[in-house]
Amino acid sequence: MGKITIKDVAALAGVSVGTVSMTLNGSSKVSEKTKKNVMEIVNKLGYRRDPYARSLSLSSSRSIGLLAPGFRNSFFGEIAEALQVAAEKRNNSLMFGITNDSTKQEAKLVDQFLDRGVDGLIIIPAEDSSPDLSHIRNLLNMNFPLVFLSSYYSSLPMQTVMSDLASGAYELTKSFIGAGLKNIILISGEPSLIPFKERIEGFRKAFEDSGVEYNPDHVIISDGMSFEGGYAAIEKVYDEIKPDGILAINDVMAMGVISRLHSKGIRIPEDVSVAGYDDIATSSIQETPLTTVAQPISEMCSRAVEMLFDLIEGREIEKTLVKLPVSVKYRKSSIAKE
Amino acid sequence: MGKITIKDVAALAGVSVGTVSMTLNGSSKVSEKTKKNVMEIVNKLGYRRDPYARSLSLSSSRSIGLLAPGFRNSFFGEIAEALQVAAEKRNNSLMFGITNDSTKQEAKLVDQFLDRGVDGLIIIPAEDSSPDLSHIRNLLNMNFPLVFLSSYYSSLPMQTVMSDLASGAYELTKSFIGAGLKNIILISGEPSLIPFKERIEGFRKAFEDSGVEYNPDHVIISDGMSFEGGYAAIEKVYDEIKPDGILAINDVMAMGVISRLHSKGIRIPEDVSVAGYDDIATSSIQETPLTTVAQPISEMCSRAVEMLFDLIEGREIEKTLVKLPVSVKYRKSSIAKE
DNA sequence: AATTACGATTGAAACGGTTCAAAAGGAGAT
DNA sequence: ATCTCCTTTTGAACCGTTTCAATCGTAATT
Repeated sequence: MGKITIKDVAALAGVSVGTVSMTLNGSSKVSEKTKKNVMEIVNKLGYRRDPYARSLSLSSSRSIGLLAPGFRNSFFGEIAEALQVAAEKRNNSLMFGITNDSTKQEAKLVDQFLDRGVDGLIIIPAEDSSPDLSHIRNLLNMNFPLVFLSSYYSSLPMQTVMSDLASGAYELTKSFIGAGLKNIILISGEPSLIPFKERIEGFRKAFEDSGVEYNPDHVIISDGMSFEGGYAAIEKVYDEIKPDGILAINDVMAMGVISRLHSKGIRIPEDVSVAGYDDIATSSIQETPLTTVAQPISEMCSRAVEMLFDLIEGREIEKTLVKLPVSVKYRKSSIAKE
Repeated sequence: MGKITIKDVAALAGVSVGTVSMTLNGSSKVSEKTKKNVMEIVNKLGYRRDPYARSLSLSSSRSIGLLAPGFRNSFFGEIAEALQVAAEKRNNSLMFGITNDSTKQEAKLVDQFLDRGVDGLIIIPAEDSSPDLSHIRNLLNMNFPLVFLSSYYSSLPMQTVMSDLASGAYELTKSFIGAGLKNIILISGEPSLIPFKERIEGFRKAFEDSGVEYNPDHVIISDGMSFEGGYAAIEKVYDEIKPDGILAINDVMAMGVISRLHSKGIRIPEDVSVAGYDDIATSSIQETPLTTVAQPISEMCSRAVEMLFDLIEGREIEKTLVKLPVSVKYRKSSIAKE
């Protein structure tokens, strides 16, 4: 037995395919009686409209794509969840791809997603120190609906929803200074990339505003933004600098820092205050709960989806860069409070 | 300027649309010269085939759906990554939906995904204590390609790839007993659900095989499988039972346990040995690295995708239940070793 | 009874590809 | 020059919807 099509339904219901289609789309021009009749047949046959034929007619797949560095860091997992919720409100589905922080892989996925017919794309930029962005330029040229989330590529026009990374770093640093810490370091990544640049800037400004001398050597550039990166950074600089305050660029990295300090027998926060960034789910539930900066994930995601649909549906967007406020969470890993 | 279609390409190249189509599909019946000519025009125009039209013709979207409880627990994030890799090898994309451990939500997403035309579905069953599974029955009736991952619904025929949960719990428990621990508890969920049932069974059997009396009251049924669940379970039973060994059903929960013990001033592992399950990324990098059971995520995922494509492409599948071996990771949160 | 008005229904074009039987073209043999 | 045989190419049918101008039916109006 072949596939059940709208024709079968129409034949059995004794109406035209147009009528069936309109019924299914809830058009008001079909009489109630006919609707009821048609729906009965639809249910009896277990008919479902063919999504491909539909998409072809409507030229929309009602699905959008998400490109993220990966989901091992649950920060991105939380973003994925929030995006899915926002997409579902608009009856859209989400496809996802993992870039592993490589713009090359990102380009490949963009291509794949275009071939799948997604209506728009949300991209969390890869933290790639030598990015090749031709694929993004392409998308912009063809005016493809695209919004960056959480960061953007500094060399390209942005349609971005992110949080105010600098201000989080600023407030955190100020509280560390205010708590009397004298030797604070920031473990960061390649300063040409926005997320690092912003945080470094917040860090610097906190010193400036506090009237304390800023030592650029206290910004440690680590290459991996992972646990291992944090671990290795401590390995490299601890004995030399003997910091009493350590700000890691994200929570996973901070966990690496804590783990290494712990194994060196250094007490947290008595000897060293540590803070992370992102407030991932596990940060608050660690043995030593982590002082960190919470990003407003769910609002970021709903704004991003909103902006994306503005683009998809051809509306003007008012602001191309939306920066939402963050909030610092003071926990036991630091003596700083506010 | 309208959309560029295959007709435009054909016209400019001076050939028929059939030829262009065959060229793009790499058919061997088109002469090299023509191919070259056509490709030139394609590139010049920046033509891309319309995915909707293609899907309609081919009746395949080259995309599959993943239904998972959520991505806050990075165990599922790691699964998503691994699945994406496996899907990409077959040039497929992945859509995802989040069930929040509710079969009702799962049903809704199944419906949505069918409407999107996914070719098949990978479902990580929701840990829902009163599941409504009619949507799954539907899928099975219509013979829709479907495989369960990580667990299955006990009341339904399974096409499942999972790990041998019981054996992990068994080995872990045995090592706890072997280390001389006398008062071991297991914090689990609703025993009617497969993942809990299996682990409880492994737990029980370890006592049996060790000739130590098994106390069913030492299986604590917690309602949330989250951090809070672990935290609350300790709150509830610690003072009464005073366990010296605690097995949590997953790592996140174990972190909740550790956090609560820590705040009570109880030392790990000196006073209490703790173990989790899953070996999520953060488990090894905690302040006190967690003894846990690693599931072979990447193999599970590639097997699941393999099985799914067997179903999609109409091949017979040999085994409906694949159980892969796990490996216990002994770390500092327990005195147990092997 | 004829006309009008309007809501309900029809039917065919359009969406943009793929596929394949049939036609065309070209080379080699007679 | 004609015939065969093979390789290329063509063109139309098809995939299953949506949409909308045109038509139909019915009831109200004159």
